[in-house]
Amino acid sequence: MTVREQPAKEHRRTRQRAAVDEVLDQTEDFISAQELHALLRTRGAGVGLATVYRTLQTLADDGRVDVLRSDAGEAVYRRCVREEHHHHLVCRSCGATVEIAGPTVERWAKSIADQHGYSEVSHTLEIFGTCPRCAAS
Amino acid sequence: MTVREQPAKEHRRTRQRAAVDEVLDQTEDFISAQELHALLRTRGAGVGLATVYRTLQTLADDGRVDVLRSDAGEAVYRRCVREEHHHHLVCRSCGATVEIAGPTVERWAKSIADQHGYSEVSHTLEIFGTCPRCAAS
DNA sequence: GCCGTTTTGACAATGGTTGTCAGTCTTGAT
DNA sequence: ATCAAGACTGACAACCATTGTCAAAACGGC
Repeated sequence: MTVREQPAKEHRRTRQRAAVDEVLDQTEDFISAQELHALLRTRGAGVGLATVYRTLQTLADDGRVDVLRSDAGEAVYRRCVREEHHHHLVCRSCGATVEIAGPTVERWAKSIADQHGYSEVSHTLEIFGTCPRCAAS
Repeated sequence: MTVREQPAKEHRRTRQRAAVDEVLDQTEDFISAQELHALLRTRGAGVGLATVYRTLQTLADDGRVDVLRSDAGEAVYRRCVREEHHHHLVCRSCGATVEIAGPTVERWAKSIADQHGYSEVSHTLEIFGTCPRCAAS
């Protein structure tokens, strides 16, 4: 999770964006642009791949979705539930995600940066593990 | 930074690996495989691109270099100074890096994971900011 | 020096992501 | 409702980092 600022700009409402939005609403975990595209295709709501990418990018720029990189370096997206800055606890196996608010870490990161004279600080933090369900099987 | 464990296996010493090693020794900041390859080429020590990738991957597997993803999703590598798990404070502008050891965060991450029943926990954490030098200019 | 293995390198192939550009749709104004 | 301006879309090409392939070369132990 990278801290972001920026207000949000206006965008036109289109069938494609609505479709992407809907999928995001119905999806608990992180999803890649490719997966989202494939999903839309199976649902019959055909949306161009390029459009999916553009839409997700726009949403990310506006801070309406979280973006993070999978271990494979693929970008994955997810509707941002909390408005404030937060982090994720992600299951390595099934992808189940828990959003985490970490005042502790925020402060820690800030103080570390201050110590070294770094300004305009942001940070990324993700925790990976095996969730209870996957651990059981 | 992802937590890693694993012992290290033996590998053969070759001219190419020595060359990659040398560059890593002389490089303070993170460098991508492509950059490293180009650098070797200009130095005359030609090493195949595929070899550079394989070498870096091996080093990473053995825990001898740190790997992280740039915002662009490109993998960047750096000789690992500390042996234990640590994080980085990276200058957004010039790439200058400070290695950070964070017992605080380690504990915090562990406890959060425990709370949600997640096991085999690892985590990634990078702090980005503008370093004093870049902020001055 | 010899031999089984590992490693290399040139190149093809993969795959996610972005660029292009003509055609389409949304919006605010009339 | 109608219209013009320009934002948005889609099909496809282009990019580019990374990985796969496989014959040739290098390494290390004997």
